Amino acid sequence: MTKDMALRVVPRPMRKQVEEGLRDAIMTGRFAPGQHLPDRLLCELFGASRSVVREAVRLLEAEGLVTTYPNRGPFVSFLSPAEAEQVYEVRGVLEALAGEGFAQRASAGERAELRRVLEALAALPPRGADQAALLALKREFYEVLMRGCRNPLVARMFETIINRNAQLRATSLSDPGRLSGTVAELRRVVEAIEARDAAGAWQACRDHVRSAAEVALRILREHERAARATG
Amino acid sequence: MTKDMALRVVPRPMRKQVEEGLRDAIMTGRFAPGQHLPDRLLCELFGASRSVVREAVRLLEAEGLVTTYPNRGPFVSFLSPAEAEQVYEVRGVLEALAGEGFAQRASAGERAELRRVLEALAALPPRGADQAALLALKREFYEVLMRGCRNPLVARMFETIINRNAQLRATSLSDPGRLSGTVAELRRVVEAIEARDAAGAWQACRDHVRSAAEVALRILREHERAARATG
DNA sequence: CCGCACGGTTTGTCCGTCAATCTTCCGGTC
DNA sequence: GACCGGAAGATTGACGGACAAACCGTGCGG
Repeated sequence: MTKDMALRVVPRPMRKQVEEGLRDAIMTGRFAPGQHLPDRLLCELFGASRSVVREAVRLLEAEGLVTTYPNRGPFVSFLSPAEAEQVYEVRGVLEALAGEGFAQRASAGERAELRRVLEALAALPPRGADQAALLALKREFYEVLMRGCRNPLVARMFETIINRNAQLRATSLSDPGRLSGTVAELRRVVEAIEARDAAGAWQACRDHVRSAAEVALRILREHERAARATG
Repeated sequence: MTKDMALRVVPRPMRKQVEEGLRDAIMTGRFAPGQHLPDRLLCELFGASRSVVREAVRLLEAEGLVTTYPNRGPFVSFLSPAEAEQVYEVRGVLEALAGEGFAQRASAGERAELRRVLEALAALPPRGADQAALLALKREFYEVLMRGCRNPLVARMFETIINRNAQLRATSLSDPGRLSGTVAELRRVVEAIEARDAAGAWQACRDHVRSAAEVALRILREHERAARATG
């Protein structure tokens, strides 16, 4: 039992803190895409030494959030519409795989939990819902789904994939009227799962990602056009 | 013009060399799963400083080839049968996605190239074929497939996934008589692609991975049982 | 207006240091 | 002889300085 205590007392090495801080800063947009991330800046920002910062950057690079150009250093990755489309394609199959696995392998308790989160989502006010609450619930939904599919590798890859388009997700969620569509799509997922219909769950998940992608890409392309017109 | 020379003479930073060397050493089995990788060892082995080695290890950690335990350092990841199964599940959907995309988007030249590699595979002697040649051809097949599917993200994720089970692949390829099955499965992939049948290519890819997984997992479980009985 | 040299900045790499922690082994105790 | 505990050695995690090479912006000169 002291072991548990100790694990909590020294929960995370400095490196992890920098990793998480940097990841968070990029995903929330505090560091804009294309922005240069010199060592010095990160050292001061996190109060860490260069070695630690560089190791953290290397990890984020492997996750795709950061791109390093030789002799120029690390930059926040820029997500072009084409790349965003690729992200959604991959996310679609990963999510479908998770849905399929969940339908086959999740426990009755986990199925009930998924239903509970879905109903919480459905209970949100149709428009102008609290963005933070909505995001938290969607996160929870996926958390349950990924836990119940009994495939930690899928869960891990899904997490890194979703980090890459966290910014896009925010914009697609902000689309008024999107919530009801989301809930309807996820309801189909949950119903297929409760019917233990693996193929149905697969299809429902893929359809959900497809329509999320459509909304996000439409908005992204509009922004792109606006930016080009202004610039 | 000297610039071009210089760019080729010093193409890659030391860090990349260590990354690749370490990745290669793990994938070819020169570093066995479960083996401890102390900094000092890697420093001597690659003639690099600790900072460089640690950055490289961090990247391999993100790829899943290395696992770091707190205060114990990096170890070569061990792939349990359950984890191997997960790897194959993910590989299946990634490969299927690539096959689907290839059928839809590859150029005529790329389709011809895929056919060419397939016929080279089919021309190998049915048994006792040169392992190295076989592996090279399979690599080339996937290289063409991933290039032609027009989704670099899938290509990248597929590469890291396949690195994780490189050892297993060697064992599954060594199975006598497996080659003819492999060729037959890949032929179905190529034929679906040439017919521009995206759904068929998807299914053919997934089937191929499924049977590769069956062979590999059967062998892996036998090894596992033998190891337990001996140990 | 173009090109070129210059200086500041940043990267890529190496090295030494140091506390905290883990492993091992040794010796004492029951 | 088995077991417990602590000292010794090794390793990690983290810090900071150092330095050559590469890059960038600036300003000078043609």
